Formats: sequence, structure tokens, C-alpha cells
Amino acid sequence: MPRTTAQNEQIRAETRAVIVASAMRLFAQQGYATTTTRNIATAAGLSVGLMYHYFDSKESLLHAVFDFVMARIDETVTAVLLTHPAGERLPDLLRAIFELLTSHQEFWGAMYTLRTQPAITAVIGDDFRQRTAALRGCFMDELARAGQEKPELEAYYLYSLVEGAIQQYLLDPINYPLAEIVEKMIAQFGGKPR
Amino acid sequence: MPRTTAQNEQIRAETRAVIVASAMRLFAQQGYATTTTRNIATAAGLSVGLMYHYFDSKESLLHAVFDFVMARIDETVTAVLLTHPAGERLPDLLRAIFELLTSHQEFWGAMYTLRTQPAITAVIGDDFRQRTAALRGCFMDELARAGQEKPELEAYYLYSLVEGAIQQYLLDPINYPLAEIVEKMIAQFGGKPR
Amino acid sequence: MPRTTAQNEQIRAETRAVIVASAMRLFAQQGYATTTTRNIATAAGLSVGLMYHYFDSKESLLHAVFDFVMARIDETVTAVLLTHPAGERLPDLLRAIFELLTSHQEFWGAMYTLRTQPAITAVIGDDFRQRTAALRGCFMDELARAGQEKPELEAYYLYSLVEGAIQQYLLDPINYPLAEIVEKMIAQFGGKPR
Amino acid sequence: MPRTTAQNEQIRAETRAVIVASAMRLFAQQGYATTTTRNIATAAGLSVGLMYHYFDSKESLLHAVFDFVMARIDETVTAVLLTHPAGERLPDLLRAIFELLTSHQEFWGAMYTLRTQPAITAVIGDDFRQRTAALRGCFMDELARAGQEKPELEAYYLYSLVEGAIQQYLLDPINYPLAEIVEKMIAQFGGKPR
DNA sequence: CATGAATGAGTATTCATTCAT
DNA sequence: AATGAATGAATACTCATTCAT
Repeated sequence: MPRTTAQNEQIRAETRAVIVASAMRLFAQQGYATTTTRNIATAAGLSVGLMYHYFDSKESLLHAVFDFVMARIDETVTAVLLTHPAGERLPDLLRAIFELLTSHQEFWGAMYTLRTQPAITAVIGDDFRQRTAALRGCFMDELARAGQEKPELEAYYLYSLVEGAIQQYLLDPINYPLAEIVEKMIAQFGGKPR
Repeated sequence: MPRTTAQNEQIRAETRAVIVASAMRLFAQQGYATTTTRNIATAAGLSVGLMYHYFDSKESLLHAVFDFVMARIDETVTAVLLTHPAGERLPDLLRAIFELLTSHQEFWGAMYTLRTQPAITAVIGDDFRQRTAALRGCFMDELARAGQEKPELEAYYLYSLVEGAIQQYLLDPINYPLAEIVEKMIAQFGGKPR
Repeated sequence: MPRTTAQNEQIRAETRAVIVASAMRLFAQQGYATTTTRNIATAAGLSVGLMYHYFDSKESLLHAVFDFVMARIDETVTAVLLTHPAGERLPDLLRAIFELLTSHQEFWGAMYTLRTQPAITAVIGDDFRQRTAALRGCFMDELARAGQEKPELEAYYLYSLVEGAIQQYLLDPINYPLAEIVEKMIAQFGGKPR
Repeated sequence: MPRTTAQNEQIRAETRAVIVASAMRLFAQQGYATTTTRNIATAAGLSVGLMYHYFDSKESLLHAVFDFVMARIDETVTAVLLTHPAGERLPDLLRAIFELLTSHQEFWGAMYTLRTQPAITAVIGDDFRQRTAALRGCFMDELARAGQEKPELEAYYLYSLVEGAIQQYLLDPINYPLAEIVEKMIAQFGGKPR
């Protein structure tokens, strides 16, 4: 009995997911250049040839990983946007972001490893800048509604802080006082203006 | 008649400097893995063989570049420490750091490109963490003297902010409102508490 | 449809054999250091990359060649041991060894080229000394059964003679009177003592 | 006061000797291909450039080493020829050769390391074959005078034995029973025929 | 005579990618 | 869909040799 088209689709989707997950983990752990396609295939439990049936180059894998990570982040952000009314989103938005950071270090680990490589920025950079801008825009909205005078500047400031905290945490997850930093951040930006 | 030892010393020092400068620029522009030893030699205007006469591996070049950048940063920080009394250093310290960032983007560009690569962190990481801690300690001192209640946490917070700002600026030097961010930073942390 | 495991095994075995044969011939003709991996691959009619798919370094090729040659010699010796009763083996053993020498000069050529290189002795030496000792032990047994008073010394003597003859023959195969030397050797050591 | 020509000549000769000695030792220890010209210069205590004033290539050094070793051997042989009447030379000739082997292992070590390398044989081979033939001729004379029926064959036989003994000794100087082997050799070939 | 800086062709090895089966 | 054999360009590094001083 040949498989139905639907079954094939599902198998394909699952296999792709396994490959992307392996690639993401390896990119995060060793960097893009240091990870070989053979590494990824082995980690995903399939042959090199088969992997090339799913992704036709290492670069396309890079895109897939990037999209995957970004989708996870989008989900997290969107979930907060959907459940909170405008103007009350900032605290939980920040909490959600850092919750994702601690629960899925690889996501952000991959992100940072990848995006700071000039060679990779050339490939992914534009997309990335857009998404950065979107999240910062989100911050700005909230800050504006909270009555901040210069919401754009504040958004840049807050966004820098967020990025800096993520980065410092990733460099030294054990000692960095992430929870307190987040709460301080929320206290500074998330509170209703008096 | 052979060259004098002094002459050789000078040639060596100059050539080393040229090589390190080329390596730094290329690492910053294209990343460590993507930069070939031949690239570096060509950019420095000399042969591969000669480069290996001065540095016996690509990794030792990495160390040299790292040390060079760190020395520049140290100089900048030390200059402020020497000219300002304890308790009044933070504003100018921050200004000096960001002044160095805009005037010598490659320094920090190299720093960021390099230190976020797991393969490189393995080589340079410890040294880097120490230096990070030293600068953060410097912040902490100032914040303590300024009467902050939790100077260590504040130092982590400020340091994250600084790192985040540097990173955001490097990602988009044209649009990022660096000057205003720095002044806001100083306003938040550098003023005497009322 | 992928090849079956058996098919792959066969391909692997054949390709390995071709590579080892090329390497042996070249090592014998030009020496280990002078032979490049590219030489070997080209002589074997395949790409450099493929050669590394089978042997992961030049040194592992050296081992493979060494093992191959030793296996041929072992076969030859073993064949005599199996077909002759103890005490009557020496004449045919010597004949078999020298028969192999003339029919497969490359085997011994490779052996001599390789084992006199200090850099190679460091790699292969121990194994080689063991095998040397084994063959000499074989000689000793026979000499003891033939009633020699100092069989160990005699074995050393005979073994030196064998090695010297091989070496001299390889240096000048045309003029060296190998057949007569061998018969003289047999006359001296192979006959029952009176 | 400039040096006289004679002084210069002497300095040159001494320096050449130092270089040749270093090269010989290193060739013997590590083989020709593995020894770098820089190695030799350093071991000889002078700069690469200066070494090239004395020998204009690595190959010419090879020749020099070869000639040097051969000259030592010649001296040894000649000394015996001069002090012993024809017909009574063999015992002491053999003793002298093996005495030189134990007292100056490097001489023969270099010899064997060098002459078994095909690449080197191509350079040195002819000269070497001639000298080999000369020494074997010397053996033949003695054997003829001693009344051997087939002196040429006997000479080949003895010469093979000598070479084999040297080789075995060099491979394992500690265990090889050199003294006994030599005496046995002399007993077999050196005695007056009854 | 003396130095060591400088060159560049050459070497072992890796790895993204293709392809026969 | 699946395998892994096969390719070859590219990479870090070495070393005999030359040359300005």
C-alpha cells in the first residue's frame, strides 16, 4: 500500500522539524561555520543525501533555523498581545521573553551565535532588523500609552537593556541575576505613570 | 653586515602591528571562521609565510587581536580613572566608552563578532569574563559611592544596558540614537542621588 | 533505492585494496615523506577526498600498507609451517621468503624503505620488532631441533644474513647472485648436523 | 687587523665541519625529509643565511654528509689495509668496522637512514654502489688468498652478513649480540684454511 | 662573514555538495 | 524516500631558499 499524499506530507514535515532542531542545537553550541552538514545529518539520525532532499544547502538550513527561532519568539510575543489589553502588556511581555530565554536557551543561543557573524548577517540581516523593529515598536506603543514623553527613545533604551540582559545571561547563566534584573526592568518601565 | 638587534626589533614590532590590524579588521568584517590566513596576509601586504614567522597559528592571531582590543579599552578606562576622583567617574567613563565605540567601530565590532562564537569563547572566554567582571566592578564602586542600595545589582543592570547599547549601535549605526541613549544612561546612573 | 549493505561492503573493500596497493608501490618507489597523498589518490585513480573517506590520515595509510605487507609475509611463512614438520622447515622457509622477494619486490622494497626511517620507526617500530622476533624465533626452533649448540645466537646470525641478502638484492637486483646465496645459506644452516 | 687568508680558510673548514656534523646527527636521528635546514642551522649554532654560504642547498649538505661518513669508513678500512699484510686482514677488518659501528652509531645510522630512501638513492646511489663494490672487492681478495673456491660468491655472502648485522644492531642495539656475531663471522671467514 | 626577514610553492586535511543505485 | 560513495576546491600551515642590510 503506497502512502497517501497526506501521510507523505506529514513525514516530510516531521523530518524537516528534526533536522531544523538538530541544526539549531548545533549552531547554538558550536557556531555556524564550525558545524558541518554531516554533523547535522548525523545528529538528526539520517544520511547526508537525505538531508539534501529536504534542504538544498547549508544556507537554506540557516534560514530555516532562523525562521523557526523567530516563529517561537513571535508566538510568545503574540500570546501576550492577545491576552492583554494595550497599555498593560509590558510587564508580562518582558516576563514572557525572559521565560522563553531560560526555558529554551538554545533558541536565543542560536540567535546570538548567528546574528553576530557578519557573513550570516549578510544573509539574514534585513529580516532580522525588521523583526527587531517590530518588537521595539511594540515596546514603544506601550510606553506611549503609559504616558512617556519620548516613547521612541525609551523603547530604544528598553530594547537595548533587554538585549544586553539576554547576552549577559547567555555568557554566564549561572551567576547573572536574571530574575532581579527583569523585575527591575519592569519596575522601571512597566509601572503606570503616577 | 647584519641588521642590529634594535633594527630587527623595530621591524618585528611594526610588522606585527600591521598584521594584527589587518586581522582585527577582517575578523570584525567577516568573522573569524570566514577569514582565511591568506586573506589576512594579503590585507597586511605580506606573504603567508611571513605571517607565520610572526604568529604561529591562526589562533595565536586571535589572541593577539583580542589582547590588542582589550588594551585599547583598558587605556580608555584607565585614563578616566586617573583623571577623576572616585565617586565622580561614571559619567565620563560611560562617555569615554561610547566615544571609543564611535571612533573605533572595528575594535568593538571585532569584539562582538568574536566573543559570541562558541568555538572562540572556548579559547578566549575566561580571559574575557575576567575583564568584563573588572569593568562591572568599576561600575559597582561608583554606584556604591553614589549611595545606591544594591550596587552589585545596579552594576549588572547598567552593564547590561551598556552592552545592549553597543550591540544595537553596531547592528544599525545610522539609526540608533546613541548620543541620547548615553545621556539618558548617565542621567539615570551618573547623577548624585537626591 | 540505496545500495545494500553488502554492495557497500564490497565497494569499500575493493577501493581500500586499490588505495593500499598504490600507496605501497609509491612508498616503495619514492619513500614515505616524498609521496604525497595526492600522488597516492591519483595513482589509485580516485579523488583525494575519497581517499580520506577510507583512510583518515597519511599515517593510517602507512599502517595499512605495513599490515598488508606483513600479512603477505605471514601467509608465506605460515604456508611452509603447515606443510612441513618441525625440524625440516628451514630450507623451504628460506626458499619461500626469497621467492616472495623476487616475485613481489614492492613488498620488501616498501618494507625497507619504510622501516629504516626514524620518523616511521617511531610509528611502526614496536609492531615490527615483534614480528622480526617471531620469525627469528621460528629459525631458532629449527636450529635447536637440528642440534645446534647455541640456537639463539645462530638464529640471530642467520636472520642477519637473510636481512642483509634481501637488502643487497634490493640495492642491485641485477648483479646480486641471490639464488646462489640462498643455496649457500641453506647448505650452511638447513642441513642436519653430521 | 683583517684575518689572513689562511685563517679564513681554517674558520671556513671548521664551520663546515660543525654543520656537517649537525646534519649527520639529525639525518641519523630523524631522517632526511623530516630534518629542516633550519633545524640543522640551529643545531650548528648559526643562522640559516650563513649556512647557505657554506652549502648552497639541502642536497649539497646531503652529499657532504655522505662523503664525510664514507671518508670515516675509508679511513678505518685503509688503516687496516696499511697495517696488515694481504691475506691476514679479514679478522681485524671486520673488527674495525664493527668497532666503528658501536663507537659512532651516528655514522652508520645516517648511512642507513639515507641510503634506503629511494629519493636519496637517486642522488647518492651510484657513488654508494661503487664504494660497496670496493669493500666487497677487499673481502674477495682476502677470501681468495685464503683459498676459498668461489671468492666472489663468498664475498657477497660475507658482505650481506655484515650489512645485515649492522642493520639489526641499529634496529635494536641493546639486545642484539653484536660481539658474538662478529666473532662467529670471523671464525667462519677469517680463519686460515686448514 | 653574518643575520633573520621575506617569499611562495607545496602539503595534509576538510567539507559542502552531487550522484549512482 | 534513502544511502553513502565520490568529488575537488579551499584551508591552515611548512619549509627550502633568497636577499637587503
